[in-house]
Amino acid sequence: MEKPLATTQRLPKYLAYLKIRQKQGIESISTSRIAEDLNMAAISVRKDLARISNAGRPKTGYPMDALIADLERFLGYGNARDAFLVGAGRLGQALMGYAQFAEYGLSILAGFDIDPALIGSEIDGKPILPLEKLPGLARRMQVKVGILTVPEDAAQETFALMVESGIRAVWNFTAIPLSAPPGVVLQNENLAASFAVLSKRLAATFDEEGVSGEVPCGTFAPPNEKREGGHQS
Amino acid sequence: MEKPLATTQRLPKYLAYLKIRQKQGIESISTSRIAEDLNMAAISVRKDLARISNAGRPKTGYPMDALIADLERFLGYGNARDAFLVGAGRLGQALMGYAQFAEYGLSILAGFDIDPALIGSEIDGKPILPLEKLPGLARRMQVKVGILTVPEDAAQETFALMVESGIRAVWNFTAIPLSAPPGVVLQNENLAASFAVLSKRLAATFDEEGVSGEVPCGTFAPPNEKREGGHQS
DNA sequence: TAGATTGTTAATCGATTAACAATC
DNA sequence: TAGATTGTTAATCGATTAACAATC
Repeated sequence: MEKPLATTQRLPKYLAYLKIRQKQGIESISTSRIAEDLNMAAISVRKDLARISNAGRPKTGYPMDALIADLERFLGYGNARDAFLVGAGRLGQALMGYAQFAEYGLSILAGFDIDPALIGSEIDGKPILPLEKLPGLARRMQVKVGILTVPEDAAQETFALMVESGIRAVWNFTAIPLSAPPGVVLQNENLAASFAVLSKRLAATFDEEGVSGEVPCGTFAPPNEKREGGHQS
Repeated sequence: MEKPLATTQRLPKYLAYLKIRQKQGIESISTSRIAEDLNMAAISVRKDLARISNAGRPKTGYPMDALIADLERFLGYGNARDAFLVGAGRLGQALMGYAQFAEYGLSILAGFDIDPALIGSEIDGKPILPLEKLPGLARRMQVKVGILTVPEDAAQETFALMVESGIRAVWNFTAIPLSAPPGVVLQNENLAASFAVLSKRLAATFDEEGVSGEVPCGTFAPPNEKREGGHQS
């Protein structure tokens, strides 16, 4: 009786879109309009929203404010989530300064690092602290969300430290596939892997168009035509 | 007859994992081992790999090198993809300096921006150039992949410029839901939205544990219990 | 009332899992 | 040969789409 995961992934999209519309002063909106603008199937939007809100009214659609409120409540915003970031390198600093997060109820309170050159500095008013202060502060401030942006070789042990410190949800930006102990929510955000998907999609587009011209034939990889027919007994 | 999208999203994970194993000197590996380490269903890994490689051998599993080669070929690596990045702010700079990409065959050749303070500087040896040079360079160098990391209000027009410049695949890091014209591959990477999913999963964990103690009750949002039972005629 | 739009139940579709035969 | 592991076909499961009744 758990809700479909796929839906949960679409909801933030609706929310981002609705906030833009709200700024434009629009006060109510129909699922068909959302679907059109977001380039999605109307029935899909209708079902998703029916699931998390009952503010919809025939003929007029959803009141903007109520829909946004329901969406945020369902997604667990409102009680803004405080997070600690570990690994204040370039990516870490970029995330600490990412204004967008505030709109979604995420607030990075501080960054942690072991580099003395970074410790003591601030990003957007948020301090970078020595890593050894993480356990104490996380417990004292009841911070449950952690963002992991350390170098690969430190990923595993840093993750362990975060879990020991009472952090219950980790957003992992390293390429290391960590596995979460029971009770800990882990989300891997492998940017390089995401790019791979894009790359694959672009290649597929060329294939469809028959622009296959020069095949991406590697150096040695054999033709490798799977089940190329032949005859079988 | 298109392959399942879900599979494509798992493949980069295997690749990342296998490369780590390869560095450790492991020369062959079984699907059950991969599944165990990655905490996935064994049958699922078996089917995914069967789809893209025929190097598997009963009893011994897959030779490491062949499997990695097949994986990379399928994902369209090898012919490394050159990309331009537009919007060299904090996030843009972090991506330009993200070493991980190289391992996956992505190379960001240059960044573009309109800020005179940024133009002329370098990140990891990659120049930041004035935006007006994008169209000419993209065409001349045949760059087909673009990364969009501009502020929200510039997203739409910058996207249009990239498409006009001949870019065929755009990795969109802005929260603006762009829609792609035919022939252009668009991948939205809304970091704030990704966080939302994590946040939701953490909340769900608390629910399961019955630690609901203090409900995440916002300021005003009404109870809004959908189909709370009642009786129906 | 008439019409548009929601909410829900049923049908389709696709992906995951299971079972098993093939084979090194 | 015996045993482990692959590759493939069939069964299950879940999500998406379609159809339609409810209702403002």
